[in-house]
Amino acid sequence: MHFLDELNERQREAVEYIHGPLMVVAGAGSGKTKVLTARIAYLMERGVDPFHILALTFTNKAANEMKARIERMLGSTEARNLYIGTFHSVFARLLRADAHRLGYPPNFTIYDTEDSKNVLKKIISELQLDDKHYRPGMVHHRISNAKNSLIGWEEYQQFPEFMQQDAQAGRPMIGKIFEWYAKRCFQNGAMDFDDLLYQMYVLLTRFPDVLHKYQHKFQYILIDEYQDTNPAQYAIIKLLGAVHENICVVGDDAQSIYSFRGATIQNILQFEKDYEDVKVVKLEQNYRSTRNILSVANEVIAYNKHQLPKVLWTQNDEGEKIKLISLLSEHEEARFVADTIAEQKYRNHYANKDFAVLYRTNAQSRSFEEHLRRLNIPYKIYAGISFYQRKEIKDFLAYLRVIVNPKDEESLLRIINYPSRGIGDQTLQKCQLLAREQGISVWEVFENIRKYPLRSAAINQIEDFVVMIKNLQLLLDKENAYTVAMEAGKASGVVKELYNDKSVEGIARYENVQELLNAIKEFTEMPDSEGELTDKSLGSYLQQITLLTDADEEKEESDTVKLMTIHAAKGLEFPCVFVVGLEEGLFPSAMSINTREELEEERRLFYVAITRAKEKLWLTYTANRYRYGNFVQNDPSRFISELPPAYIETPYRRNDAVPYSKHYAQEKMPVTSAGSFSLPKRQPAPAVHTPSPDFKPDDFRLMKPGMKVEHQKFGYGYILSIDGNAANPIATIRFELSGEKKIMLNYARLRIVQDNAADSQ
DNA sequence: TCGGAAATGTTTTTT
DNA sequence: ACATTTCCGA
Repeated sequence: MHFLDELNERQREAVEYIHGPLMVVAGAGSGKTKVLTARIAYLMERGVDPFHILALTFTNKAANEMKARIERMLGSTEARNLYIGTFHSVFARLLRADAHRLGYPPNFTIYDTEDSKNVLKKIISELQLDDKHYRPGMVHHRISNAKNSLIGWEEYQQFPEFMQQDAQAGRPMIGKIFEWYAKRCFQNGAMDFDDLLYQMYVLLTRFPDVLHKYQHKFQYILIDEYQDTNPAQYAIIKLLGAVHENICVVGDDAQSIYSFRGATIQNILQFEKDYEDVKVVKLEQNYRSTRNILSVANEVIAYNKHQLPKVLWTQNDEGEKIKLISLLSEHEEARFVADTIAEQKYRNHYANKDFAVLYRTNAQSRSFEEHLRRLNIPYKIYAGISFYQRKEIKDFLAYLRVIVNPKDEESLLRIINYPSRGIGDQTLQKCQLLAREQGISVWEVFENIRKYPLRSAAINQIEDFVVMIKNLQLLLDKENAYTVAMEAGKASGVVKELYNDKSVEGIARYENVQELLNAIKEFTEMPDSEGELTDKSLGSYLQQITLLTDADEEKEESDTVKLMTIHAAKGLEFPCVFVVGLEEGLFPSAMSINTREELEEERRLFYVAITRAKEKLWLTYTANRYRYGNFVQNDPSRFISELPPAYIETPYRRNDAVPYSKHYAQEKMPVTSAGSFSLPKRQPAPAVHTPSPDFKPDDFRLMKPGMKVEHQKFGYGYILSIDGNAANPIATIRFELSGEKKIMLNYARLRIVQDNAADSQ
């Protein structure tokens, strides 16, 4: 069957309209990827050379999947020649070709967020500013936002609005830090994530011939997830597409969830006004979810004010109602989720991989891990930390970065004393000072280290180091990335150092580095694309991997329950979904309830979470939760009151529903809230003891054996003894109502009733 | 210079 | 609760 025959009318319209600007408003589950791939395949079938097609996606994973799908559709390897990837990776590749025109080396290093923050931290201290007041993360965010709006440091200092804002916030030096940061990165031959966009824009605007080259190369431009693009990306697309105007953007304003990264929903809301004769196609038929799930999603998102008008509908079954579950603690929540998964697997023959647990913050994963492990349910966490961000990997990569670009001071200082060579902080401080005084790089100081008055032991070590790096650099031209990397591992002593560490973590680190080496080997053995030889050099490799994220590394899909943030779940779908932690302050996040815009984005996030579910959806929230290591009480999320009652049920937990947890038997109290749906109230504590009206917990450090205390649940009791260490004292308390209990004092909330402690004075 | 212990901050989301 | 940073003594 031809791929066009698999499309509905709207989808087909979006595929076949290939000339002029097109906006496809693709609701959740409306077959967006299908349309994008079919469109590209269609273009190629009509004779458009893949070398002339540029497709920009949000993740590398999406790009690779699309490429593979197109190959299958066309039954050819032509798709290999498409320019397809994330904004960042495509622009990195383009910048590499012309970096010299901006004064950067072709092998420029790409700094990830951690690298950037380290550079900023150093600059803040060099400027003798207080890093508590100028927090590197905060400064980075501000600089990042500026660059994503195409504001360089000069403009930043010129525009009074920025400087005034900073001055009002009591941070007048951010402009200065920005300047130093930009200059330092340039000296280091490094671009950060934002530079890949910003410098691309500079390149295109400053060099008309470069602009001309790409305007004619990219005759057809497609952009996925357009709702999450930022002003810099917008401006670049506008430039690149100016000649042919064959721009197709695909997105869903209801799923715009990346404004914290500088994305602006305005790009998609305004697209119709940006070009003349914009064709708009709306994909409103949902193929993913049950009617109940979709109804809830539609009603929730209707609370947002600014939207492109559309209504999702489906021919799917009504499905089950959405379950809303109230629980006492995050512990209970995790147990409920694990138990329910076990039950659903048993009753309805679901596989592990049919389930996803979605949460607002990565920190929430822990309790689910514990309970899934307890029931022997295999799971996989998709956490923020990517393989390439692990310390041992970054250390090793720093060697490779220095070989390729010795000006990269960040990487150089990272490895100069790893493995330990007796080159300490004092020496390195002096070297940096020397470099700054003479306006040269630290590497150049190292190259002539004998000229400077330093400890002779350190001088010898640095000299050896320089010789080693230079020898490795000689390999660059003759050998591929893998060979260079292997030699670097040997010569530096890093591999030996890791091999000698026989601790559990040490072995894991060694294995990780071996895995890295394998990945590099794989890279060098990848087939070339037809028209051009792919660059197999180490420099080319390094520029790719910094842009890889966790989601991109997924090998074949394993049969595991998936745990991830809602952001990470964007674009995915699962038969059964748990959206957990629906509590005020957590979801919506306390950070995002100050403006309507922020709150609407949180609501879109909720919408994204709901629409991941195909068949069954559970929403959970708890009354108590750990935060910062102490219990806090939470109100149910305001989003819960926005749920349409007709599609929701709030079941009791029945005894026969969860025979899988060995802990269940101990549980006597019903853990879910009762009966018909209404705005959920906080769980009443089990009615063992009614706390006194003026109950207020006292500082646990005041507690001594012999005192009479009150506990909110257990009632009155006497402290018999206190053991454990000072940081985590454990008291044995005899309660009048519930007998002896061991209580961890720094978590428990206890009120001192009577201070007749035996040994107090 | 280096290692371990104490103190401190951190949690919103990520290319 | 955790990780990271800072402090301190050898």
